[in-house]
Amino acid sequence: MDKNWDDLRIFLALARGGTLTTAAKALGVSHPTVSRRVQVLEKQIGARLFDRLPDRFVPTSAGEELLADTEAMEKAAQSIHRRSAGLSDTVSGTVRLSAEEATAALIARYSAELRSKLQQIEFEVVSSHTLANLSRREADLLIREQVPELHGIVARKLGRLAYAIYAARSLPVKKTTPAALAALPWVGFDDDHLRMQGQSWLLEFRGGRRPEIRGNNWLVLHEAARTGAGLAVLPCHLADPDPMLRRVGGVIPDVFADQWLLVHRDLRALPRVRAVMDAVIALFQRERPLLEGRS
Amino acid sequence: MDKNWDDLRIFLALARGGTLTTAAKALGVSHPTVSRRVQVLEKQIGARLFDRLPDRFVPTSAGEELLADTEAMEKAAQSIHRRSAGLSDTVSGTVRLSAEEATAALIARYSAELRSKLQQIEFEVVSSHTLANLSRREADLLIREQVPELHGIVARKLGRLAYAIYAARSLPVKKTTPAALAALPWVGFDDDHLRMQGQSWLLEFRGGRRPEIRGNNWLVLHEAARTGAGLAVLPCHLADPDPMLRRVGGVIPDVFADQWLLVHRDLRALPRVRAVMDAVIALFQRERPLLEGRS
DNA sequence: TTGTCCATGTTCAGAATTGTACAGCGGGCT
DNA sequence: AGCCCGCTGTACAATTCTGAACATGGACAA
Repeated sequence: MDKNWDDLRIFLALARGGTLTTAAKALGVSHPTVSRRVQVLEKQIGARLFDRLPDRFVPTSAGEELLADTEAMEKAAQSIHRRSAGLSDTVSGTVRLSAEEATAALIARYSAELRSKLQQIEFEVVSSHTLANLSRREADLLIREQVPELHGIVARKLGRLAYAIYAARSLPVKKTTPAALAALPWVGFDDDHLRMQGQSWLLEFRGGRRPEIRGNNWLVLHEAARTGAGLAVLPCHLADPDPMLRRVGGVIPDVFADQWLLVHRDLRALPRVRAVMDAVIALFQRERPLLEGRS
Repeated sequence: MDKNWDDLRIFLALARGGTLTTAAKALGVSHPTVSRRVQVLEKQIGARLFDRLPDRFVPTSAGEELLADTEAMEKAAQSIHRRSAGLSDTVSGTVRLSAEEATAALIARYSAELRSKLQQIEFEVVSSHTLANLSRREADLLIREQVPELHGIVARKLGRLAYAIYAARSLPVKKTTPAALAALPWVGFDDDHLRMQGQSWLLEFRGGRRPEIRGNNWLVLHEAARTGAGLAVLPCHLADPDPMLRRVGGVIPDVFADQWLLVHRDLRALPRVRAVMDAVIALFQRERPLLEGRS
C-alpha cells in the first residue's frame, strides 16, 4: 500500500483501545480525528474495518486480517524510535516549563514520576504569570489560563480546574448555610489579585467583605487555610489531597480555570520538548477527576 | 516511534530515488513536499538523514541505520495492500475518463499498457468538451485545459501540450520562409472552433486568410494533413509519432494547452478511481518529452 | 427516577500542509 | 559559448486536516 502509512497507526490504536476516545488519548489526537482517519482508511481500502457496537469498536474479519501486518509495521517503527534515540543527543537536555504556582505545585508533585518516563530529560518547573519568557525562550513550555494571540504560539487544552470551599479539619464549622459561612473568617487574595479564581465570587458571597487573611499566591492561601486560619476557595487538586483540609459543599460551578499548554511552533518538533508535552498532556488526562474535584 | 509513520515512507522514497524530483514522482506528490517532509522527519529524529551532494541526496550513516526497519514497514504495508485487494470489490469496476479527442486518442494509444497495470479495472475513454458529465457522474475523471471553479472538483496538473506545424511527407515544401508557408494550402478548424489551439495564431500567420480545408476536431485535421491536403498546426503528441508527417520548424512557443486531470473530491478516495488517476499521472510524466515536442 | 459521566457525531474556525509557479544554478550537448 | 534540461529552493494561494465546542444518547449509581 503506497498510500498514507499513518492511517494504519490510527487503525491499530482503535483496534486496541476499542473506543475513539481511548484511541485518541493513546495517539495524542482528538476523537473526531480518529473517527475521520479510520473512515478515510476504510474508504481507501474499500472494506469496513470495524463494527460499531453500542459501547465499542470491534474489528471486522477484514480488520482482523490487517492487524498482523500493521503490528509488524509498529514493531519496525518502534525499532526506528529506539535507533533514533541513539542517533540524537536532542532527546536529552533540559526543558523549562513555566506554570502558575498551584499548577506548578501539581506538576512538581508528579515530577518524580514524570522523570521516570522522561529519562534523559531534565525539566525545570518555575512559577510565573507572564508570557514574556516564552518569547524570550526563558521557558520552553507554559501552562496558562488563556491562549495569547501571539505569532508562532500554538496551544493545546489540558483541561479545566475546579474550585471549592475548604476548611481545616481543626476549624469547627457547625452551620453550613451561606449566611453562617459568610460570617466566618476567610483566607483570600489581596486587592492586587482580585482577578484570581474565586475572589470575585467570594466578595459577592460575603456581601463585599474582604477576606480577613490575605495573600498573593495559592500556596500561601493553602498554608493558611490548612492551619485553620479561615475558610478558603482553593483549587480542588491542591486541597482535596490534603488530609488536614475538608471540603465544605460541592464544587463551585461558577469558579473554574482552563489550563492551556503553550509552546512555540518551532520548538514543538524537538524530541525533548515533544516528550515533555506528551507527558504533561497524559498527566492532565489521567488526573482529570482530581483536577475537576471528582476524586 | 509513535509519530507520523508516513514520513518514513517519504524518507524511503528519497533514499531510493536520490533526488527530490524522482522521489516526488514515485510518491505522487510535489518535490517541495518531499523536501519539507524529510526536513520534519530529521527534526523529529534529531539527526540528519541525508547528505546533499551537488547532484543527489545520499543517506548519512544515521539514515542508513533506519533503512532496514523502514523497508520492513514497507513490506508490511505492501502485504496490507495485497490483502486489501482481496477484501474489497471496489478495486475492480469501471472508471470513465473523458478527454478532448486528441488527448483521448493519446490515452487510447496507451490503453493496452494501462490495462496491464490496472488489471481488474475497465475504463472507458470518451471524447467530450463539456463539464456536465463530471457533475452528473457521466464520467469519473476529466482531462481538461482549464480548472473549473466548481464546488467539489479537485484538479491535478498533468502537463502542457506543445504544438508545431506539420506537413505530409508527400507534400513538397521547398521554402520554409513564413511567406512561402503562408501561401501554401492549410488544414484548420472551422469558424465555430477558432478558440482551438493554434487557430488564432494561424489566422495571424496568414494575414487573416482562413484554412482551405476546415474541420471540427483534431482527428479530422490530422487525417487531412497526413494525406497531404495541406499544412496544419497539430499537437506534437499526435503528429510526431506519425511516420507520414514531418515537422516544419520548431515548437510554436505561443501555442500550447495545459492538461488538468479533474475529479470529484468524493470519488478520489475510491481505489479504482485512485488507481486510474495514478496511472494517467504516471503516463503524462513518462511521456512528457513527446507531449512537449521534444522526442 | 434523576443526575452524572462517558462516548460518539457534527460543525466551524484556525492551523497545517500541499501544489503551482517561478527563479536560479549546474551540467551536458551542440 | 550558448542553449536547454533537470534539479532545488522559495513564496504564496488553495486545500486539507485538526481540535474545540456542543449536542445527544446510553449506562450506571444514588
